[in-house]
Amino acid sequence: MSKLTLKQIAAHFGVAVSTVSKALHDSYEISESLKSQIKAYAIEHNYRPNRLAISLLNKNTKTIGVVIPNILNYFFVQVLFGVEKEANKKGYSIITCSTNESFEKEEQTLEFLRSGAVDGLILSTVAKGGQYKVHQKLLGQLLEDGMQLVLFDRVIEDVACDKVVVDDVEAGYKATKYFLDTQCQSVAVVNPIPESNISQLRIEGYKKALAERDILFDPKLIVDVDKQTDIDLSLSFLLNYKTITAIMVLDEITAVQVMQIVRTRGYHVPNDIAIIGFTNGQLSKYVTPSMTMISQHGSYVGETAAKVLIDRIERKDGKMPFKTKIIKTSLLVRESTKPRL
Amino acid sequence: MSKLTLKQIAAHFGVAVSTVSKALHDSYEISESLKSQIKAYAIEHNYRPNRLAISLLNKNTKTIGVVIPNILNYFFVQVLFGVEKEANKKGYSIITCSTNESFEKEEQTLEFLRSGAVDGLILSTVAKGGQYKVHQKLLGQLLEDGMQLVLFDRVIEDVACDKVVVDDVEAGYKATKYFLDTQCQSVAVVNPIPESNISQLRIEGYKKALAERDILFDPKLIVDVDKQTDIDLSLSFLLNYKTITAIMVLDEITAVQVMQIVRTRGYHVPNDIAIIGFTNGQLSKYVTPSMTMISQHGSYVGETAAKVLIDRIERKDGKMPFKTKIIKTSLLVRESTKPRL
DNA sequence: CTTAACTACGAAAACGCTTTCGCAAATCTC
DNA sequence: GAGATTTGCGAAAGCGTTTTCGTAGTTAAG
Repeated sequence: MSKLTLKQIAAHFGVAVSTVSKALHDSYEISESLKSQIKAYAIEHNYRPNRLAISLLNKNTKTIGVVIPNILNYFFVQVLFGVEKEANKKGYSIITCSTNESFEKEEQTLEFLRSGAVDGLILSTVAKGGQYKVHQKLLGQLLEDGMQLVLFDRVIEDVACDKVVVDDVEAGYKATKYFLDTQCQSVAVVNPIPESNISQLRIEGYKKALAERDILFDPKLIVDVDKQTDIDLSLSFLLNYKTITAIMVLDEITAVQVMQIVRTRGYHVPNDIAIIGFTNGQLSKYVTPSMTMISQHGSYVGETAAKVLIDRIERKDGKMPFKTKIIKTSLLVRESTKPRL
Repeated sequence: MSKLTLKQIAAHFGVAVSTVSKALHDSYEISESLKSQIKAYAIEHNYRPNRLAISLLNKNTKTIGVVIPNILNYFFVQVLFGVEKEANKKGYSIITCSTNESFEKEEQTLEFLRSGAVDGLILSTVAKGGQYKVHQKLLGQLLEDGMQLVLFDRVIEDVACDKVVVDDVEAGYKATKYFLDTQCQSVAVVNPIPESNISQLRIEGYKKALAERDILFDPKLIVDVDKQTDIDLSLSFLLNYKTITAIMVLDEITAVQVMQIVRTRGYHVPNDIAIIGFTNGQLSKYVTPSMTMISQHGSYVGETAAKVLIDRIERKDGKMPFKTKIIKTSLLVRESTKPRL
């Protein structure tokens, strides 16, 4: 019926619990004959030690928590995939929590994970603006509790822990430079994640590329859109404002939507307007025309984060300094941009 | 540094551990003054009870395990989303494991989860053919241990537990009927998951729809493809074999690929060949032409599974009979099919 | 034959928590 | 003021393990 315990095995053989434990661990202290009997019994009745008890004893759970803002976002799923892969390789399992882009949910989740369920945490925060301070405190408490922490992608700078970030500045630079190299001089940006500091980094790269070519940065070419904003309308303003020959869109779905709108208005992609999207998911490859994307290598980000975390968990002694790993992006050139000559 | 425990608080006040525990639970046994002091101290030093200890004590972990074959498959991610949503509502957290379509990995995962880490399990198995028997035994052991189990989507019939399945027969029927109702009489099937019994159910529905119209079933119109098979080649055979006016494709990515290949060969979609895909993910909506899909409501499947599981966990006493919930699919009509008149 | 060394096992502590029970001291009852 | 009741807290058991230490009984050494 319910789970077999050492106690029950001990009772069956009329021996002490410790004897059973030792027998199952093949201890030299126990006679061969008793050992083999106990082992046989354990196998026959399918004994499994209770992990909770073991975890309580040696204060590790061999489990790591992964907290992501949105489980329906392909980038984060890729990260999850990478984390799982690496964690399993090292004998860890993962407990996944999606915060649904809600700060409150994230707070609750972190509170929950403080209670000893995991050895370490891999987190991409939804915090922004004033929420950073709240989080610095909360994460600080976690660290004080001895919890190991790795932030990734959407990180908070001032928290003293390891970090794995995507080289967003370079990504923005790379995309913009590609446009400039392919006769697209008038580059706009559509930003569906205006609150996140990530978008600021990408725009920084964008500015850098413009500056290199002595092109004046025009803030009007940056179009913020969020769930409330009508992309259609924002794009109208943009296209009427000036002749645009290229658009960099900071996520995948919005990129596809922008492309559809632009095409509906009679522009040819890429000849009239070239488009580069961010986050290489499943969409961009199969859309027509297929879309040139910045790939952030989510799976690799996940693997790296897991590696760093487990490394730190397993040698807590070594007070090694915190590191920030920067993962380079790749530009996957497809049909939504003109070819480089 | 490390986690604050009741013991430490007790030591600080020079009282017994039990006193502290009671104080924090606001027990009437403890004087108001001491209670408020202890509470204040706990809050100030950010005390959290250790969940492991509590779980060990009352033999539940408030955690459920979700085992899915592939975390990069949108359907399963939707299920995960649904499970998380429902589980969180009821105060449970989830531990996710992806088996990567590997039977060995699934066995390992189940072994792992047997060890008391979770109260219940939501599982979609990768087992097929002879592996069913192995699994019946393994799952049987889990059930004997008192683990609550809900199978979903890819279920094993003979296991005595709750199940949540998609009405795949009706889905196949519905899709096929739509074709027949819109002047597409020659319907082929492309099956990227030939080993799974799910595809057989869908094909059963397909046959049923044909039979209703007295159309003879032709096995040659069922094209199995797997990772090894070249879809391009298989499609050539099919298109040369007979004039095809409609194709039902049993997953999303393959559906999109089939559509691209068909269009490349000069067929117009939907006028020459109409296409319906399975599993409504992100792709189908944005592809050109947008694709008509069977939606399996993954999120709802997940919610239902979680509901059923938690229900059973929380009243173990009631030996209520096992149920199989059947989730209906929807046909989302888009541009890859002709309109129904 | 005495002492030392093994052999084979049991007892108990520990992990952190909850809960039951017991028991003083203080308060109340008549 | 004696007995009854209440108040406030501590001791201990228990959840399932592992591990350290102790100790019988047996064997080996001198």
